[in-house]
Amino acid sequence: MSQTAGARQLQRLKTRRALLDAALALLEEQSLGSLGLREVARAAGVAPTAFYRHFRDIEDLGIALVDEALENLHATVRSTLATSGDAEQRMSTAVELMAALVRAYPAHIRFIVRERHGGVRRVREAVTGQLDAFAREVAENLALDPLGAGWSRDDLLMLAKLYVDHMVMTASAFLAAALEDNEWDAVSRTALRQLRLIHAGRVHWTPAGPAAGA
Amino acid sequence: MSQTAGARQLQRLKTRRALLDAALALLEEQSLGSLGLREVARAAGVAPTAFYRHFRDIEDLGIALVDEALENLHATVRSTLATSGDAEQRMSTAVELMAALVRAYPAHIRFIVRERHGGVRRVREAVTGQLDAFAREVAENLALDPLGAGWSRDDLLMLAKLYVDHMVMTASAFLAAALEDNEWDAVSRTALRQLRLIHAGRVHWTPAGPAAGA
DNA sequence: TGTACATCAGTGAACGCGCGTTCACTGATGTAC
DNA sequence: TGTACATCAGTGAACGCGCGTTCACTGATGTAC
Repeated sequence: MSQTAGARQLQRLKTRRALLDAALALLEEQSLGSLGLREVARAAGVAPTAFYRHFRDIEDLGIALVDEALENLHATVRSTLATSGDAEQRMSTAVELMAALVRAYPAHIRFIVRERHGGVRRVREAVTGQLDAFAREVAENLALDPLGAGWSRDDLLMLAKLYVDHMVMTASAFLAAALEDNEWDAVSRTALRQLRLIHAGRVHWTPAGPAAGA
Repeated sequence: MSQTAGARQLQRLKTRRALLDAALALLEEQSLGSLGLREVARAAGVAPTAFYRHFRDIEDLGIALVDEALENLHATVRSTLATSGDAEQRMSTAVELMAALVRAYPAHIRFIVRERHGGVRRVREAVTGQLDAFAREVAENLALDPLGAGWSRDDLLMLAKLYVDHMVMTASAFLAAALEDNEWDAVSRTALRQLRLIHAGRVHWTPAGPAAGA
């Protein structure tokens, strides 16, 4: 069992990558549910039957794409949470990191945004499951902040979900923005002001109602 | 040119409705892009060729569904905006109206949430265009509120978009909630507290930055 | 009211096509000695 | 280093199937007189 490359292993990975990249390109203008196995193989430059050496079916390839895409997204979430500085700086950095992510991996991000509510159950559940995990991670982080003192677990999670949804909506807005710097900047500014408004709400939040947890 | 029913016209409308309803049922577990014309006709109980008497193709049927679904959604938005009372009452009513809408038309709402980011361009653009119009309508309403005094057009639209996105995410959460009252109530409470937090931010908003409009 | 003709929503057969999947295969890479 | 055998990623032919679309049709409904 060699850990090193090996020409066969190398070729195998190359074909796998070609299939994933071909799928990502095709998914720019359609959803996973309407993607065809032969279509992907053709775009990747391999025989249809080669597909089966790597994935059971299109749904299986979709799961692989979710894993890839959410690895990237998770790295951005972690960077955002790890940012130091005052609130204004951290919010500004958050929007910049998201913009950079969308510029670096537009196809992956589009895939996540689309399949989050898409028609392929297993893939949809994989996406929403990961986003829920992100929300819990954000909630834990909010609990450590002085601003989070006195907040119930439920309220922290409520706020975290708002942040995660806002992140996804911002990613979608960046994708929709034409490549012109004008539109792109407008999306950045709107996202940042929305974060500021949510932050203002957080600062002035009164944990009024009874905690809903058990 | 008779305005009254007529047996022929009546039968025609009945078949059209059967096609739309069959499509909505099938779209519970797939997206528009993977929906087949024969599949819809079969589920509606008519010959495949009958489809062409009503729609050019599946995309055309999709546009018709967008019109139907957004008519319902628009009615809910208008009711919400027209609600009187203090902020707390209005937010509570907003969540209740959305819950009622999802209960009344789950398939239409699922269709909108899914195809908002879906793979069929014309349908996606029809949905996002209508949601943008809702945001402008909400922004105009916010401008009339005393709380909106001194806000720039851009800031009002920024807040309105936050409300519209939150509305769609809440609708999606209601759809995902099992039919048990427990989960359904949890969604209601989270949505309401998120609205409260946004409202708190709105009350304490300082129109700091320079207006971005022309 | 009755008759003769026009309209048109829905039918059913037929078409060519691309799909997903199977199978036996090829030939380069890897391994044992 | 050289040889003989094993592995396995990718191939290409073949299959049955459901698809979207066309066409000439049927027969109930509508209209003119």
